[in-house]
Amino acid sequence: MAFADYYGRLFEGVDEVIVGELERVSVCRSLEPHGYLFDQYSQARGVYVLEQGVIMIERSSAAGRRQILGFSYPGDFVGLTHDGSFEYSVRSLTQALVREFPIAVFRRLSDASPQLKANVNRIGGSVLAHAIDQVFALGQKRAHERVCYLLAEIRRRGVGPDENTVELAMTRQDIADYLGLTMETVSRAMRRLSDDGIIDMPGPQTVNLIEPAAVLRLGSVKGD
Amino acid sequence: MAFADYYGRLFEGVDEVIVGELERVSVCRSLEPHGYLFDQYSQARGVYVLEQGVIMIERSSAAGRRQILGFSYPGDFVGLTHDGSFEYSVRSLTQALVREFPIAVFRRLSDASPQLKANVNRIGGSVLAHAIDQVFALGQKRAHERVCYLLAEIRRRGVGPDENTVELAMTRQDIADYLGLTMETVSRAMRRLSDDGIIDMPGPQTVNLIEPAAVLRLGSVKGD
DNA sequence: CGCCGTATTGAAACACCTCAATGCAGGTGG
DNA sequence: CCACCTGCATTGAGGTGTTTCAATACGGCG
Repeated sequence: MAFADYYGRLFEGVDEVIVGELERVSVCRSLEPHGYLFDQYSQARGVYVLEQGVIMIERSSAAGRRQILGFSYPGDFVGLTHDGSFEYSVRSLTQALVREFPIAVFRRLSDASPQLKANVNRIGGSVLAHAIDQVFALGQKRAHERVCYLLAEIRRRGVGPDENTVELAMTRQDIADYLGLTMETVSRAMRRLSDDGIIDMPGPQTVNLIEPAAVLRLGSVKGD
Repeated sequence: MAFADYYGRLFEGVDEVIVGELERVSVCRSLEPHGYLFDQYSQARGVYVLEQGVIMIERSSAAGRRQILGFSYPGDFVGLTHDGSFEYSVRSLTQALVREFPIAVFRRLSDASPQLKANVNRIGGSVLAHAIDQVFALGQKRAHERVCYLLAEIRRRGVGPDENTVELAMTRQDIADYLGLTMETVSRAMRRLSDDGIIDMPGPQTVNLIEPAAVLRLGSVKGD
């Protein structure tokens, strides 16, 4: 069943009746590049699963500074919120398609399905794990190491033709706002990695990992 | 009932029978200053509630770099883990007392008590919110702003004799490892805030917020 | 008193940022 | 089809904030 396949992480092991009902009440929304799925001041209307495209989760401050919290790829669940209001915005990098599940129905069904609730919690746990990784990267790593952290992360997501080719859907500015740098520093850091023979860049959006082990080592945010 | 009072955030609204059983199987552990409650390579044996003292959550890398992820005060729940193994260590700053709940019993009872499970999820949500705040602070803020972020955070916790007096249980090095700075930079940033008349430091561990509004503004990691 | 860990302060080095110029590719209009 | 514009990426030069290394001060405790 294509639907459940697609939303495997969210619907894994969930009763088909529940999944069917969610499918029925869901709507598909299309997003233009740079369009908002929702913003950080709004109340949660639904939860979402990304079907196509790449989106980013970001938080902006009154001072106009922007921190990107993560990038999401097809199959990812977004819109996790605890108090019902988002503390971040979600915008699309590319043309994108998302499936929206009304929050009330989703809550009701996840109360009815322990498995669905467990899946949501599992996803919440991985979101937290990711945030902690990012804290470590921003707190302890130099520019070129942070770039490797991002490259390793995207590689792990398995987008791109093979496991050592990374396609960057985002601009240098987006990368900079994710890693707490400026886009010039990101550009120079990538140049440096390229000069060192660790990566190769046939174009600005494509990175070949020549020495994947070095990328993983430089980007590592774990204890071992 | 003192027990439930103390663990209000975790046991709020939870059936007394459940709370009683948890109390019965719990053990109290004492921690020396700088002692480990558990480390990032261990399997989760239990979940914990801090009774006395101040502890820190930290992650260390193979390269010997340390990132502090947060500080916890009495009443805080720690040991949240998702896959059963910790990705961080918890150490005590001061002499401390924690109550340990064996993980198996805790899991069984939280399966039995939707309210307890909801409380754990709520705490998990606030942990995530905190991590996101820290990402923003590390990615977008200068040294003196990051210090204000920490001061505002501790102030909000309400430790200290009055709301504008902040007692720092941690050393400058701990603060530095929390904010992604060096201890010298922390020291200079605090000096600058003091020179600007925003704070006053009668001693290294005590900070009076002369202009709390300025501290909050400089340390703000939210959109408004 | 003298030791030791912590905190502060200073000077110099360095990483990153800022500002500015150039290059490059895609899209539009002449 | 080419000229031109526009947005993004790169590169350079100079400035700034943070780090590094080193010296000094402070405070608790033997």
